[in-house]
Amino acid sequence: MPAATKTDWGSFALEKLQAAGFRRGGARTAVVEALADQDCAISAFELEDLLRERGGGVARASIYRALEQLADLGLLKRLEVCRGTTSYERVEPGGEHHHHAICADCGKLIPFEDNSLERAIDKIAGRMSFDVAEHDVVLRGRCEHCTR
Amino acid sequence: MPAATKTDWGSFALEKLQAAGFRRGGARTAVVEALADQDCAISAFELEDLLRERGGGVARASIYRALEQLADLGLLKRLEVCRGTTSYERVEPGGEHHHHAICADCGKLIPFEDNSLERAIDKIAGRMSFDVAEHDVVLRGRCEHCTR
DNA sequence: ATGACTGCAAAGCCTTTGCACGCAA
DNA sequence: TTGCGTGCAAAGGCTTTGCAGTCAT
Repeated sequence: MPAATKTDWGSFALEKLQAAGFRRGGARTAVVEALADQDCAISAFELEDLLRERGGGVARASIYRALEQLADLGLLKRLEVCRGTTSYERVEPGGEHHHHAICADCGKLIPFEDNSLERAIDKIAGRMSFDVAEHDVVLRGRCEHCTR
Repeated sequence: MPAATKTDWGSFALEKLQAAGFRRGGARTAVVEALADQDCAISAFELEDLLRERGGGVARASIYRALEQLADLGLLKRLEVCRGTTSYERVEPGGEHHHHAICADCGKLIPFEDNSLERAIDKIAGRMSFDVAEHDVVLRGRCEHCTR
């Protein structure tokens, strides 16, 4: 039931923001609500567009500030999709997560998950003298559509 | 014998550049030679510094141009280490490659390789309707030194 | 009332582009 | 000689910062 997960993230994020001492400003709340609706990573630019379409436009600076705060609290994860632009994706409270295949032609993001991949990474993390907090896996190539 | 591999990459790159119709300019050659000496990924900024120290300073634009050409020919791989800066790493002709753990505190890059990780990724690639050309795995956290 | 939040504009940072000169072929 | 390669400076694109007005608490 993905809808429930999304709602969960939104309220979870707002609670965590409040617990961290943030007030409930309109711009940040709008950013949280927009992010709660996304299925995959979104860039600051796309988010700005989305918020403008929704009516309550939010200043670019406020968007970046909110994204940074959310990322710092561990509520968002950064992901470089196109060269030079960062996209942001929800971090689910439960820890479930996916990785991405990115089409070099059209930029499409295709999410995937795989248990044996996670196990392999956990094993590596376990034997390294490095405190692994998170991991990214990105596949690059061409999507089904662009291959033809 | 890492030294041999490095030398190999340098001549391999120069040959491939020539085969692609590029002339043998001084700036690009200096970039290739500097990259041949690196043990891990390096940013354009670090490369500029390195080349300046070596005496034959190379213009920033020429560095970026060379890096782009090398990456387009598949001789370099791009890697985002710090937020907002791209680093470049040799792609070995033999296909052997490693991944990276990146310390969030000091930025240190720790390379690692793992067969079961590669196998897991190959299996995923095999069953996706996506033409996977390459993959990145990045572990983020704190290095041994910064944990203490 | 106080200080956080926001919007706007300006500044920053990395990277790319335009252009004229120099060098490889 | 031709036109690719290079350096310099300017422009670009994304992101961050400064500041003054506004709003949550």
